[in-house]
Amino acid sequence: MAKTQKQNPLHVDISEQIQQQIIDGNYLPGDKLPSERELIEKWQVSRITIRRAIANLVQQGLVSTYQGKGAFVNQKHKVIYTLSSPLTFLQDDLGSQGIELSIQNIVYEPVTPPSQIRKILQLPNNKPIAYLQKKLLLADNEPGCVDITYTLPKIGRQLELELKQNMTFSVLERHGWKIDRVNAVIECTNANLELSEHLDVPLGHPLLVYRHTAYSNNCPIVHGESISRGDRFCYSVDLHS
Amino acid sequence: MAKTQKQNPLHVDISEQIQQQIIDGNYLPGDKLPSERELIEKWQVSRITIRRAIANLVQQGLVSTYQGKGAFVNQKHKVIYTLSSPLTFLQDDLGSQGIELSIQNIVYEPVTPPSQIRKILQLPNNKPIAYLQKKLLLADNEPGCVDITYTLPKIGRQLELELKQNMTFSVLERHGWKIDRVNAVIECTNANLELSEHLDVPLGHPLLVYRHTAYSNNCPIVHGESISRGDRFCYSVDLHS
DNA sequence: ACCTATCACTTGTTATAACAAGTTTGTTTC
DNA sequence: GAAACAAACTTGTTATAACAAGTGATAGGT
Repeated sequence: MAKTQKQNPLHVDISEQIQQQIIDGNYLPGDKLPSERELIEKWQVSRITIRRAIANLVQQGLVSTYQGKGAFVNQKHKVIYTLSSPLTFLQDDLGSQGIELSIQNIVYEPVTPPSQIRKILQLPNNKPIAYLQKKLLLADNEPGCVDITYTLPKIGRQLELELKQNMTFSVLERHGWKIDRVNAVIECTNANLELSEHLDVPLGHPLLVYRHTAYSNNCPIVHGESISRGDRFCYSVDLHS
Repeated sequence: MAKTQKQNPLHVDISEQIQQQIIDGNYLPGDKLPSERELIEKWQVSRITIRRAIANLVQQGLVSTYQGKGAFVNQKHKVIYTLSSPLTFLQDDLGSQGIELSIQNIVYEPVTPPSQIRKILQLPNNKPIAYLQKKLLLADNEPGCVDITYTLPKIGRQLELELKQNMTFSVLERHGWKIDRVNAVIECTNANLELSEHLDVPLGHPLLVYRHTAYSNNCPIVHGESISRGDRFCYSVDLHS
């Protein structure tokens, strides 16, 4: 039999079987899986094996566990960030999907940025200052994205109050900083301890990183990273010839 | 002390400390971490705790473990996919980064696609056939991406031999199918068992999904997903106003 | 010189056990 | 009835133990 020749570990067999039950609709999004005790009874294995099986499902993003409550099947649909040109603004973009965006400032201060950032922003070597902002973006009051930006000092000094409460690009455009080009990279990471606490996800949770540099009059004015929960967000892009 | 008030589990303290040592350069990419036995000795904890600590690092993508050998610090640099318009072709794109691309066909057959795909490709309801192709893309002979595409039957029938050995878009353009628009979504998933075997990664490993629909003369001709290892690939995009 | 068997080392899997910590529910008390 | 407490659940953390399985080096035989 081709199925069993592979000799999977027990915990993989079990998680695969539970996954199949989820796919079959035996457990719907939001449903609670049987407790560890019940699964131990059903499969006649030790707790460590059942826990590993459930950990497999958690790692695949299919279920989440909550201490004292149980393991629950996750919802699937994601929020879409649209990458268009001209730039749409996140508020409007999410608003059209019926999602309310709020912003919580974490850090706003002038710093001497790491050399990498200094080079990107073309900061002078004798006085390499930029404004570092970390903010938490909440979609429908749930933490979804940590935004870390380095802004040129003249801008950061002037627009502090507004930047603390609004999305960076919309503030800039409102004050006459026309952004004519954004260069971005989208990649995948995993939550370290700090991010896992901000975004309320387990350590190692997959995250989407949107690392961008914005140019005004061909000069870089902002560089930043938007780090979103990979299970709740995605990016949409349209390419024309 | 704000540092210890949080009361992290032991395994988190240990993985954080090891991570710091990696950041500090005590362990360089490619280096082997001390064995479990040595770490147990050093930290005076049980094996289960050390294993959990290392699992944390694996989940964060910092190290990889190999049975019989040990745990090794990962390299970091990623291969960049450029999303530009007009479309560049993956071979050229990767070639300019000094990476050799090869293709391994897994599946090529006509199928009745799921309703979702039928709708996207605007297939007729009475005879909803499309060609399903699954291929494995190897970058420098290492599996990096699984490409799953559904192609209109007239194209799939005609270009089978070429599509089995080349990237979809370059074959299409070579045969006069001018692609004037690609609509795409980039998101994050985690490897299920099938993908983990194709891509040679552990179950739950973070993956980048590029789900796209290509249009020629305003008609959809191809829909597909490119599922890449999140630790080795990223997407680059340029937005102009 | 080459092949092979063995051994010592590595990580992987699984069992049993105990306690910690968060949640729910029921019961008691006011 | 409402608040307070306790019991019974849940998952989380950690220890000890044993064996499986993959790797590499060494010793021995051909």
